[in-house]
Formats: sequence, structure tokens, C-alpha cells
Amino acid sequence: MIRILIVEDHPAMVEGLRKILSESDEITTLDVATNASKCMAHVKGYTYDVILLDIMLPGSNGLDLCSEIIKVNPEAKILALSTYNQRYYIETMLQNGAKGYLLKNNSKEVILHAIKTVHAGNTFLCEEVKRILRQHSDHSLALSRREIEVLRLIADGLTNKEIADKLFISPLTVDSHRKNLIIKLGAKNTASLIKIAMSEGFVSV
Amino acid sequence: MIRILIVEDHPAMVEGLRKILSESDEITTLDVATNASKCMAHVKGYTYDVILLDIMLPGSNGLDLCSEIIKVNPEAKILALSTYNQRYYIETMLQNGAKGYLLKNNSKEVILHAIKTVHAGNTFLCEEVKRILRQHSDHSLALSRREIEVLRLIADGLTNKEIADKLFISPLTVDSHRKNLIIKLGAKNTASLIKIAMSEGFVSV
DNA sequence: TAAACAATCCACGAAAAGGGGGATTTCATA
DNA sequence: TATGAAATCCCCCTTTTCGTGGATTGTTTA
Repeated sequence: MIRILIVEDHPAMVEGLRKILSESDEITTLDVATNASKCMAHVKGYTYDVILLDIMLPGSNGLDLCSEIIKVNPEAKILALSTYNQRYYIETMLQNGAKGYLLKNNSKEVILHAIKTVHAGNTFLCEEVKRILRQHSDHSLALSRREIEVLRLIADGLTNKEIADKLFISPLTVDSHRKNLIIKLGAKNTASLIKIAMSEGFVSV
Repeated sequence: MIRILIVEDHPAMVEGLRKILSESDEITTLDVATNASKCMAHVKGYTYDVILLDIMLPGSNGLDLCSEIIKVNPEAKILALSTYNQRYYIETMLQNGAKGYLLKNNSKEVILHAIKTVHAGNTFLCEEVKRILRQHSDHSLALSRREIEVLRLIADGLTNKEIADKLFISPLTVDSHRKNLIIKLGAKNTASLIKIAMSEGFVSV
């Protein structure tokens, strides 16, 4: 029996998952957590076979929560389940230790198959996610830590000078980062840079 | 018996809604549509008591679909059901004829109550949506048609001159729109303008 | 019908960003 | 230990945006 923890804050979604999971006699939904702290409380008290983890949670996000869970239990088999198909989310989730990434528009069959795959110790990515990861895997989309930091400050409306003051570096350095960001994300200027950054999930709404 | 059409493309969500609705003996789920064209086919062939309409649909969006449905049946009682709490979505949905707006994080009780309220001919907005509509209702967030048009072109990386050429107006006019947009949305510059615009839903990802 | 708003256009100067270079240091890792 | 990437800093010149002010012509609508 595969024992599941569902981490999800939409009641209707929880009902649906419960229903779908109950149709398989290999799977049982043991617990449901509707936010990060409840999730951690469950994870600290019990070892689940698979954790179904949503990305958007009230007051926190699944990306950080994933790291937290892995810190407590490095063996945890986390399957991300999200509406969001942003590349950054997918990559960060996998970097943070998730064993799979599943979009919510998948059928019940795919959902069940994903859970079984992850439980068996393998990685599961749904088709659309695979496609997204293939896309521009050539044109270097990998942003450095500092670049992401600068990017978010730009999105908040700070100028090169203001960012420089905040990070204790030269405005010229910030300008270099900005130019590199524009090139890396294939933007035309700062405006489209922000649009792309948000589409990819680097900057959250 | 309140006859429902669910327009939603996440199988698990559909299952959950079916389950929740089936718990009320006043409500029955007659049909499910997973995209806009299937929805229109259903709406043209039958008159539902309430239509539960998701905003994010494959290849189209609930905003336009709402107008389409109202065009076919001006009496349709549409209840928007969405993850998205962007002000623009809420306002546009209501302008386009929806009778209610419900966020997916609401409990089954609220969902059932919303359906009954809309069916009874009243408007239903969940608490968070009411709160969002109250916020900055003072500071004029209403953008004109032209402003939204210009805003989206700015987000795509076009300069004032390029936008001017595209819209057959003077670059100075575009500049005026840009400045007004920055003031109206309370941005510091174009970068933060785009971030806010996307957060509010004026520009989609 | 007057007021309010949308959409258009303008001027001037300051500030910021963009384009195209180049360079050094540090740090991880292959 | 050499290679490469990340992070830092620099120059020159052009283009674009920003901040301040305006003004006119329509079209709703209270």
C-alpha cells in the first residue's frame, strides 16, 4: 500500500485527488495538509511513501517547502503537482529534491501512474513538462544567484544605482547583470525582460 | 434541481467538484466541458441553470468565453471559479456578464452556497474577492482600452516609437500613455509597471 | 448641457538604459 | 591544475525613458 500525504489548499482539488487515489487499491491517502506548517508537522511525525506537493500554498511556496521536507527526511519521495508550467518552478523543484513534476491538467491515469513511478524510486515528468525542459535547453536559460537577485530588484522598479547601493556593488556591475539578463532571457529591453522573467517564474507575482 | 455545466480542464478538479455537488440533493452536474468549443457546443444545445466557469482553459480564456456564452444566452448564470485573484480578471469577468466570482481555495460549503446564490438570481463574490475589489477602489486602477493596448505592447519590448508606428499615432501620445500607466498603477518605472500589470492580470504570461 | 474622461499631441531637460566592446579575481570542479 | 563560470568593474556613445509642465478634440453621462 502506497501511503500518501496530499499537500494542497483547494478543497475541491483535495476531494478530486482523494477520489482518484481511492480508485487504485495500491494507494491510500493517509493525510492532507493545507499549508506549509501543517505539512511539516505531518512529515516530522510520520514517513509517507509519496508526498503530493502543490506549489502555490497560502503564505508560502512549494519550492521552499520541498527543501524543508528533504532536510527532515532526505529519502522523501516528493511529487510536485501544480498548475504552473514555468520552467523555473520545474527546475527549482527538481533541484530542491522533488522526484517528479506533474501538471494538474493530467488525467487520473497519469496521476496514478506518476505516483507509482515515483514510489518505485524513479523520476516522473509529465509530457508537457518534458517538452518545456527540452525547449531552449540550448540557449542558456540558467541564471546565476546574483542575476536572479538583481532581476527581482529591477522588477521592483529600482534603478541600477539603487540596486548598487542595496547590494554594495558598483552601478556598472548592476548594469552588466542587466545586460546579461536581457541576453540570457532573449529580451529586447527591461520591459520585456520583466515579462519573460515572470512568465518563467523567476519573479513571482 | 439546479442543473450545472462545469467548464474546467483539470480532471482532478472536475472529480472534486462532481463529488462536492453530488452531496447536495438540489444540485446535479449535467455536463462537463474541458475547453471553450466544447463549452459552446453544450451551451448552444441546452440551457443550464448555472455554469461553473474556470478562467484558464487550454487555448482560450474564460473572460472571452464568458462574453460568448452571454451572447448566445443573455440569461445564463455564470459563476467564475478560478485560482486567480487578479483584480483585472475579476472586474472583466463581471463586466462580461458573470454573476459571481469564486476562488478555488473556498470550502465545499461556500462553493455550494455560491451556486445556490447565483441560481437564485443574486450575485456571489467570495470574501477574498470582495476584499480585493475594496482595495485601492479609491486610487483609480481603471485603465482605458487604449492604455491596456499600449501596456501590452510595452510589455512585449516595443519602444514608444515602435508602438507609435504600429498604432499610427505619435510617439508623444504613446509616451503620455506610458506616463499615465505608471501613475495609475503606482509604478516607479517601466520595469515595475510590467510587474504590477502582470500581477493585476492586465498582461498575461 | 456642463463635467468628466479618453485619446491625441507638444516642449524641455535630466536621468536612465542599451549596445558594444574589454578586464580582473575568485572559486569550484573536471 | 587548467577550464570555466560567476561576480566584479570600466569606457564611450546613442537611444529611450522620466518628470514637469501643458493643450485640443471628441464622447459619454450625470
